[in-house]
Amino acid sequence: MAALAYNFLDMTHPQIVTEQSAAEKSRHWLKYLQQRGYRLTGSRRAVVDALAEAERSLTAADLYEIGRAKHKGLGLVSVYRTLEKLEELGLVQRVHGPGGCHAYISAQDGHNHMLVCENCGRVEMFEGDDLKDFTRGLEKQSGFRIHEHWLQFFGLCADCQAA
Amino acid sequence: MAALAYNFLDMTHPQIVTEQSAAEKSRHWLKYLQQRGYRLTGSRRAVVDALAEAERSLTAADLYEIGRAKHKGLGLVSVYRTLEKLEELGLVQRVHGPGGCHAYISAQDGHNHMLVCENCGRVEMFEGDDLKDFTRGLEKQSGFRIHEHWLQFFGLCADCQAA
DNA sequence: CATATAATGAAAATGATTTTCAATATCAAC
DNA sequence: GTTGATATTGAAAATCATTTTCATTATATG
Repeated sequence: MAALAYNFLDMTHPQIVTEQSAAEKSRHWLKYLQQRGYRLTGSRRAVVDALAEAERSLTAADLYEIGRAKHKGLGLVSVYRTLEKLEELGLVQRVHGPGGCHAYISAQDGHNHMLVCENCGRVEMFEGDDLKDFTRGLEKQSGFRIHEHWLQFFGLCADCQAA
Repeated sequence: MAALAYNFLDMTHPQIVTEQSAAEKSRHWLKYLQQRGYRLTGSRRAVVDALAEAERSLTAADLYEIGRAKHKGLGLVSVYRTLEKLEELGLVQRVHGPGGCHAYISAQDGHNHMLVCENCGRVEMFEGDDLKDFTRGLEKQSGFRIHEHWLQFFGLCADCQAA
């Protein structure tokens, strides 16, 4: 999962945002979990590591499989419980798409839009908040109070086009 | 469900798109189903009518309940089967959101973005395709071939803010 | 109106997720 | 270090949305 920055009105000068390494990410997440009063266990570490290392979005079943290689006794229930906590802390986010809504990916700081490969689950993240004015206009027209928005693009990544 | 039109770069002159009446919509959908070789039955009519009349997005369970008032013997299975066909014909679309991905709403012609009330499920549809250039730029940067995008806003409609 | 077959509802099956529960592991206090 | 309160565990059962199976019924066409 790479991360790019875009300017909504100017696509000519994109900025690549460098990301934490998987090891840094994992360490940070575990520390954060502990700070919140959660205990660090083998099961939790296995799931956190699997997610931090992931280059693509993963389902609970994917994480169960990958996590079991790291911690033999891992149960699927612990995968769900860890995902729940990581999501609550804003460290991972669910990836919704036409092909399903059961995958998770590590969240970038701030608000992110996603470009999702429908074949392999690879996710590119984009930062930006250029929809603010648009959102305000929409609120005025509709009478809604808007809390959140999703801007997502779906397609095939370069690798999956080639394959 | 109302429908508005917007211009991505100019939110000052929105255009309200008038929608079909529920009766027109239902008649049109049933005719379309029949043209495609599907038979018209009481169960099918009940589900189609319920969806055509809906002011908000509905789940299969909602449709089962509403449909049963119209056709006593309606089974939940027929709700799913009818949704499947309507979706295949592009007459209804699934509404995905932070609160779940199990609701359906009648689709407008063409490509639509949605503004969804997280409390009551009310959906406002917006037309527009001003993301074309943006999409092209994104493809160039990422190497992806983009097939589809979602632009969705979530919040509370005027009624639910008041309540 | 006969008839081929699409569509039906009920029940069972499936797949993802959650709950329950007794056993175990973590971490803070000693 | 040992202890002890309790957070966390995995397994099994429960739940929820959805799909499949199947014998029966209804539709539309000839």
